[in-house]
Amino acid sequence: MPRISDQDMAQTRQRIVDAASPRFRADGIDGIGIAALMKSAGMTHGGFYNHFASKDALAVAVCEDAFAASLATLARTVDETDPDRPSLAETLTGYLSPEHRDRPDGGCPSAALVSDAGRHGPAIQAAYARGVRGYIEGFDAAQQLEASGRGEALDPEEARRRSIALLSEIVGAMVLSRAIRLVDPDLSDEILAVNRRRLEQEC
Amino acid sequence: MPRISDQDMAQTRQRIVDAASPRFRADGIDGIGIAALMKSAGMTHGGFYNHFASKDALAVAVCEDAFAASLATLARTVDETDPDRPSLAETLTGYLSPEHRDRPDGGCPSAALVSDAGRHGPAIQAAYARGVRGYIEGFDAAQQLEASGRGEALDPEEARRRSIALLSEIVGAMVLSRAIRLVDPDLSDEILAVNRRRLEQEC
DNA sequence: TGTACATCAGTGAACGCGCGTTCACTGATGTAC
DNA sequence: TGTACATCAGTGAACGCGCGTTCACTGATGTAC
Repeated sequence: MPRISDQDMAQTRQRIVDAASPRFRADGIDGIGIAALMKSAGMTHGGFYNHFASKDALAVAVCEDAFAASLATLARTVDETDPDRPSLAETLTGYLSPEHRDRPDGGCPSAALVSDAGRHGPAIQAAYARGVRGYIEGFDAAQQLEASGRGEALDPEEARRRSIALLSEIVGAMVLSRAIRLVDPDLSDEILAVNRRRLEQEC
Repeated sequence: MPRISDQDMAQTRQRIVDAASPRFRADGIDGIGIAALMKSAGMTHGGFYNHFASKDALAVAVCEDAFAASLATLARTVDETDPDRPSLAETLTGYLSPEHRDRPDGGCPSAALVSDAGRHGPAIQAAYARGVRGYIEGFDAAQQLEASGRGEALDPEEARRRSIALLSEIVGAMVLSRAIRLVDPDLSDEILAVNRRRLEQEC
């Protein structure tokens, strides 16, 4: 097990991140302990500190990793080489699906970690903020591409305002629908449906 | 201290709720323990169980209490006896103020407890869901009153859709702006400002 | 009115438990000769 | 090529701590006579 190459070290580190990422998103950063996390990564807890200085440092890595994956999906809307590239509206209505609501562990970290970011230290909050800025830039880029595809000019400030409003709306709809899904599934569905409808009409 | 009237019992219970309510909203239900809570209510921790069956039961009481206060403020928008009654737009832009963002302990439980509701038991989630339905009904009532004030008819289904979208937007904007306020205060302010502007144009 | 007693809200020690983190140890591997 | 040694990722017991909850106890108060 010891005296291992940099590559193997990086792989083990990634295994820990991969184990933590869904659990942090589903149950919160405080929702699972190091010991349980390391066990689900196939190790004992002591080795954790060979890879991370603290649980907070892991949370930062998870945040970055989860946002990177999420932003890669968003980047498909501006992939001009892809003839089947989804529209921004399609991406956002997919975001507001019951499937996404029911799987926070694999879903958008903006929604899953929004309260954790506010309640944890500045390192976690900074990683979260980078992700949020990435989302806004992604929405900006998608809007600009679609506007130019229609031969229209889009004011960058107006695009940015729309990006921020869109993000607020989808994150709010997602966290609200998740918050009540077990006790009021009808309203939970309705929150998603109303906001999907709104996006389809607006985008 | 003992052999106390029902009224005194109710007062003590309320003192516990009053101590817990801001702490739960600021730091989450798991963010403060029974001992610290009881100490800040001026008692020792053992007496807690004379008033609540469990910490979850307290969380339900806090949720109901905080939503009741919040909905009472919202009800001012439909108080026809008040000549200075605020418009729905005024109430919502007040909601999206930096002051409200910076004081989650005294603010809207929809935003402050949204992740806690999803991650705790059904009793808490049910109390939260009742609060959310209260908000939607309050927005409905305010929209109907303002429409009739303009001599317009408002389709109840359309009003409900707007209420749900408004709630999603203000909750999303608030939790996002809170999540990043310490590390990116400019973007945090901008998120609030963009959504305020949007509400002013729409309402 | 005065006295004996029952009540029970509040006290504070104690319960078992899981947390994040530390650390002496292990043993497979890379390196030096 | 073979051998001795250094390295260090991973192990697992242990650290102090705070958690939610329990419980024997206390003493001020209401009630019965």
